[in-house]
Amino acid sequence: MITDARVLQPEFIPREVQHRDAEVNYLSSVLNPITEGQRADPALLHGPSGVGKTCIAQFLVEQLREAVVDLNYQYVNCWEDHSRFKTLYRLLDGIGRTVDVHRQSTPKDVLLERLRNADETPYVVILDEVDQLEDKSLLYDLYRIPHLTMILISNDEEGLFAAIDDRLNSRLTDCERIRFRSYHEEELVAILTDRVRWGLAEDVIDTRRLELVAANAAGDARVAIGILRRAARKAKHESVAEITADIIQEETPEAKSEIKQKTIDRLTTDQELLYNIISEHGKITPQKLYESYCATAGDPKTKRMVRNYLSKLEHYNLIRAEGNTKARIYRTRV
DNA sequence: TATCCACAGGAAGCACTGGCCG
DNA sequence: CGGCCAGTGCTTCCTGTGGATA
Repeated sequence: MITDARVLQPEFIPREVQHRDAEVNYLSSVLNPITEGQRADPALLHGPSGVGKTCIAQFLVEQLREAVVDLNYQYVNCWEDHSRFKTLYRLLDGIGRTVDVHRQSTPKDVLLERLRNADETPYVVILDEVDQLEDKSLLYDLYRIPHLTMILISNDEEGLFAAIDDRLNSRLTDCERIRFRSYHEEELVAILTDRVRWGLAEDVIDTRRLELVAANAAGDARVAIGILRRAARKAKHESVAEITADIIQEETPEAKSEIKQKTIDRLTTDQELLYNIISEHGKITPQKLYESYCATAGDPKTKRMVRNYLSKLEHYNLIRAEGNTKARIYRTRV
């Protein structure tokens, strides 16, 4: 049934990046100066999740690395490295310059200096989930490093630019913004067809069923691939010769919650607790939520900190916050 | 309409942690 | 070892906002 499990993993970068020709070509042309040893303008990829932003950025950087001999590259996920220090540290790590970075010998922004003075080798940097970066002025500082090219990735463009001050905003006007829309159903089918060809035995699933998978995924390729993977495993496990519509329907909610779970796994204990309270209630007022949180948490944090947690949850589409002031209600995302 | 107050989110500063150095 | 110091998570203090109430 499954001949190559790798192609069913969401991280797999397909040889042909399908149905993103316009975006691929555009980003490719933005990055083109690098092939001549020049820096490229920063690029901002934005759009909903599961539409290939990270995938395509990595795909194109890989291509660059094949074409350009002398090219440094680093991928940073700003959810994980959200402080200025950690992001800078990761960037130095990418060019092997962290060995002698010690706390005491690093007064303010020695890290940045070091990055600036590293060498002239072009350095391409992907900053994923850049909206999670606390100190956005780091982007301004990075922009001023001559040999460094930034590829920024964000779910929502508005939120990002609201957080960036004018100084940086004016710089980023020559930033190339590339919007990624959701996949159409036919596009998802085409993507799935490729994965099926590479990864599954023949006649396991027909186009009509793939259309069902695509419809259930609602434009999100990660969900589509997740459904396919789970369905294939299930069919294999039950020794059924093909993936039926029933299996697909059964595995759709499973695949969706699997992806949601991946986000939840990245939360801290307190954040997860808050998320669970909101899920249980469906919708809840800030007051009730905080009471309930204090009753359950071993070491409850202050309201202010809880608000920080909640905005993080909201940002990650796990919850929704309605209303701005007194009448605010938190509810789960459907 | 005026007043009240729950709430959001910025700013500053505090406490803790863990390397480093004399 | 003890003092020092940067990074980080957190609290404290604060201002502005808008729905609720008299």
